[in-house]
Amino acid sequence: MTEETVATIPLFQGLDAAQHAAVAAIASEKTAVRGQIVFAEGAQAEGIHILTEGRVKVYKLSPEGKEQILHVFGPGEPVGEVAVFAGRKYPAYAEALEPSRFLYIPRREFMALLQREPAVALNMLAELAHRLRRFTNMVENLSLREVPGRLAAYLMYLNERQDARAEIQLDMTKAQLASLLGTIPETLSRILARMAKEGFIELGEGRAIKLLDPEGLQQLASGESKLA
Amino acid sequence: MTEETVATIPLFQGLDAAQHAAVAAIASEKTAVRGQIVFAEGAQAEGIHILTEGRVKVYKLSPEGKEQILHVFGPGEPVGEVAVFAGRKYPAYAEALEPSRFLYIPRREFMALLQREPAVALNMLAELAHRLRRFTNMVENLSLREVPGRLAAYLMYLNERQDARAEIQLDMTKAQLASLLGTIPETLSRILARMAKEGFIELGEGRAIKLLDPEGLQQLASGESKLA
DNA sequence: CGTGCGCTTGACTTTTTTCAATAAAGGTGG
DNA sequence: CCACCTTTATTGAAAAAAGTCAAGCGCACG
Repeated sequence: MTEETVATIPLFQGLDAAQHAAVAAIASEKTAVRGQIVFAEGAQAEGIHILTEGRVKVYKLSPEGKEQILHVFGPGEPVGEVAVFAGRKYPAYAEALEPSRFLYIPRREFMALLQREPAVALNMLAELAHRLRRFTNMVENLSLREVPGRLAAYLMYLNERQDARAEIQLDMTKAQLASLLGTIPETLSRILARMAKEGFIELGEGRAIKLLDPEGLQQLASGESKLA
Repeated sequence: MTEETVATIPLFQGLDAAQHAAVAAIASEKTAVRGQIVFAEGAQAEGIHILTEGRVKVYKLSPEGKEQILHVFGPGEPVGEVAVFAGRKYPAYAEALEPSRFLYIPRREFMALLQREPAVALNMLAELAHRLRRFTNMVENLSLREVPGRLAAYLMYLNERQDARAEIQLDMTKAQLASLLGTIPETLSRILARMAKEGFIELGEGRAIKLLDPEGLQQLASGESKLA
């Protein structure tokens, strides 16, 4: 694996070129086609995957087949490290949503790296802390907000990362969004329709959504008001 | 703070006596009475708390006042470290359920310690990974299981940690258990009654619950069967 | 000795899911 | 380039799950 690729990964920030090269030396490359399972829940974790290209969804499945997406990962993010640090088994499924590339580092080598390079360990701690924060929000959403509130919060979240324009593009299918929000496509569809009727949003072509009333959405998200 | 106390904390396993003494030197002691807020959501995190005695609940609050308990911490566990590693603000409330004692280490010193002692960093990574796993389960429970399934899973969990006897003691009020399971006391009460009527459990005095049919509960938890 | 908390139960409402039908969109192979 | 077939999305009607509101009991603690 090339040293330049390693240098672009947030986890390895704070290392110099020689250290990047050392990482490159223990890493191999892995690819996945669209739809491919990168790892399955319960499987033994032999190493860590760092996504360099593409997108990967990590999700749980219920016995009845309902899916809950835990997170959609993008380039630069490590996937499935939890299993490396605790328990050894993957806690969920990971599937490539697009053709993807990974940097793969065997468990042993990665642990040694962490021990040798405090900067990497600290970066990893920051990453896990971030993820914990996200899960905290997810639990809050699932338990304390109804679906309209969750959706409003998600739209506001998209609004702040895609820049200030009021037109948003969903980066996944509505079924996937439903799964991320802990509901089903039918319910999501109905609530989008209600939001549109109430003037909060306008549904555009395909995955476009125009936010007509960000303040109103914010109130929905924070529970200050409810959808009629 | 005494060195012996430090030595008992899982986070500091793998250090020798001198290193334990060094930790003790930068740590101070903090106490909280029952009901005291240890930190509030949104407050700035200046250091890390490690619980040495007592119990602390960490929870989110909805605008309407509904509470979702994220976790109940016991002795030896670090609390609120997420805020030290990312974001700087506490993501939730922490309240002492009993008179409690903490080891408190200021942010700066703790970060330096992590950098200097890879063993501590690795222990912390393991701790965060564990916590991530728990949250994964929590999200799964909230999204993919109904309340009877969540309750059954929780009872089975208690069954395996309190030893093999079939009589379980809840270590919290039923209202708190409801909050932990993402529901309300009324619903919990009804479902316990249904489980008793169906012969899965027997409700004893106070917080005692006898598990009459662990296999049946296991099936409820895994979605293989449903409560009548 | 009373006040309050913890817990339970009933009746009712709201939210979400389930099931079913349909329509539009998109990719693939002929 | 088009026909076909799968995926994606929407909508209605009915059912199920959980929450709200209200009332009541018993026990502990001040």
